[in-house]
Amino acid sequence: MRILQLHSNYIEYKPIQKEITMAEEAEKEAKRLEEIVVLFTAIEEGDNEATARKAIDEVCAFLEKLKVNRILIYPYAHLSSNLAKPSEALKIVKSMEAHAKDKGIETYRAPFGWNKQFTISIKGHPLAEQSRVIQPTETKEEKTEKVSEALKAEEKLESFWYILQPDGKMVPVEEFDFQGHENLEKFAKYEISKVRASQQMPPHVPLMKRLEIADYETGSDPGNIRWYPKGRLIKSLIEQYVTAKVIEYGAMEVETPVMYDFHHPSLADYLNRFPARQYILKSEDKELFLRFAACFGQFLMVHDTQFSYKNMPLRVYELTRYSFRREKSGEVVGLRRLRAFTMPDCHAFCTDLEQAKEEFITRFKLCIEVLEELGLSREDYEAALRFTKDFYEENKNFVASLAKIFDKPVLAEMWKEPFFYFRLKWDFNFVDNQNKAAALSTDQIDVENAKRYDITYVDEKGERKNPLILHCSPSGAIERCVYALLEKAYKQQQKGEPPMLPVWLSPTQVRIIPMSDKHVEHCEKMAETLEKQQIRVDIDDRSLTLQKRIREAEMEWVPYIIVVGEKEAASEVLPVRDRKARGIRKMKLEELANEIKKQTQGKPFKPLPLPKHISKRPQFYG
RNA sequence: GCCUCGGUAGCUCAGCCUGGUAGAGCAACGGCCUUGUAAGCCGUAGGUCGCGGGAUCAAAGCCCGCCCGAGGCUCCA
Repeated sequence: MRILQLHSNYIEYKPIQKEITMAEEAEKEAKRLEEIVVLFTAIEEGDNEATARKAIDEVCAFLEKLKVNRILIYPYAHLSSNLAKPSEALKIVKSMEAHAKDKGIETYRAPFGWNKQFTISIKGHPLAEQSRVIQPTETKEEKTEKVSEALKAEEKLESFWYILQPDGKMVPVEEFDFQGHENLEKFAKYEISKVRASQQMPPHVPLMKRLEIADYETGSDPGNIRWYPKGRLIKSLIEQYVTAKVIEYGAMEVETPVMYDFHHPSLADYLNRFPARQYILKSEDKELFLRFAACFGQFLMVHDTQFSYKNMPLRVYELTRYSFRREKSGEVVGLRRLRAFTMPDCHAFCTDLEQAKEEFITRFKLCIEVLEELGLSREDYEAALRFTKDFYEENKNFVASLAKIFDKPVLAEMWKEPFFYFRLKWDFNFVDNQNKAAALSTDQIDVENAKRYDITYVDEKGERKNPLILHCSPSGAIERCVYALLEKAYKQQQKGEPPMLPVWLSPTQVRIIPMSDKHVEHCEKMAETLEKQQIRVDIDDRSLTLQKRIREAEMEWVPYIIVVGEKEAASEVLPVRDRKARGIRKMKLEELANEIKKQTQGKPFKPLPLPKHISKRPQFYG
């Protein structure tokens, strides 16, 4: 946008005739305005709402200096050879006018699209005549500037697709017989041909709301989620569980900052190798970005760490709450893809490829175990192996051994060129009810970053060397685990099975329903017995009908429900409504406790995050 | 980011085409009922119709812009 700004004693103008068909309606009458700043304005290609505001803001600052509060916006095409389309230009001129009026400036506007006659008298002082050029919003420029090199590379990336069988055979994907491997077929199609069959909303979204697990937070940015008490409990338990597993495997847990200097030399370089869009933050003169993984913090830490081959593999772990990736708005969805998420991130620094491979296998098995105990078995997800052609040629047996451990055919993606900082990567992918795939666990062999971050270890001969770095998320994003569990439950429901979460993740494990007020006290005693054994129990003491309370417990996916009346008060044997077994089983309270303990063994425990008596609970949703 | 559809009570949605005093069910609250394994009955309260602008005597409804969500496209280390 170009503006010729003139502080005038007066201007007189008169519309003569329309110049273009879409000119505004106007009276062919002369108009005179006095003591005014006239803005001869040309709207250029690329100008927008924001440009209009910026222009007025600049003018406004100037008006304050001149102690004038009256302007005339006068469309004047002759200032530019790069004009915007008239329709666009008129819109922008109008929004300038609106914005100026908002700011309390007495604003006039000459009609757009007319041939006009004018006479003007300009004041003589030094600031009376000025010319302005307002660039279309800088955000747009930044965007184009800061798309990382890796994102650009990815656009050119060419992949070759195979199915790697457990026996080590690589079959081009189009020749593979997918019978009995329908999920893998869906996954392969998703990855390769980008088929999108779905018409519906992802089932986990209504579920996460109805079960009071999580919800959108419109007060934040898309993909930043709010977690209700039940959801927070589930998420927290998974976080604790994964962390415990990684520590058991031998990693050292650390904590690092969530934001980093955009212009730090190592980081800037890494950003360019990592295809993610960042949240950028300005603070005084510094430009910061929010981390999208724990890599930076851990690398910067290990850079300053003294270690030798004797300490290796050196394993460092952090649960990032949060990692941020500014995914494109159209792809942020439910808990599947977020802009802020919690990701366990574990790096292993290895001396050489042999050690790296061994470590890789250990972690591969660890990841299968983690998902399994989380409630996702190998039938629930598919594996992909991705590597460069060179790496595969040199390490065929090793690559095949991974498929053998997985014991199911695996999708293989091969690149001729090393586009990324890794040479080998695998990921486990959950295929959901829309036939969309989402990566959970992943691990990769990084051959570049040790050098970039100047990370060295001392070898047997006392020489400094760069290690190989393995990057692993043993479960993938925790939110995504919840998504996978909900989608899996929905699948079960479609098959006619009762949908539910694993018992150790169920917010309420046992619900006790008193027949009437008389039985509440007895229920409380029962609840105490169970609580002492670290079982989450609540009591539905509301004065609703029994049937209604059972219905609600079932809709909450409570695994065990006990109704307590006269008979139960008198007997040790209780009728326990077992969700999974879909029926009432007679057992003693102790037997039930033992059964639950068995199912939750080795898993973290947290107490009920809500009032024990349901009559005291608020309703977060619905 | 682009295209399409949507946003009305805490929730799920009707009303919008064809402008004229804002509706239902569920939930909440009050009361009755004190229950035998998936929805008991009566009543009360609850709404800037996503936000902003425009045309109109008059807008939830028509027009424009924006925000949010979903589906598709694209993309996913």
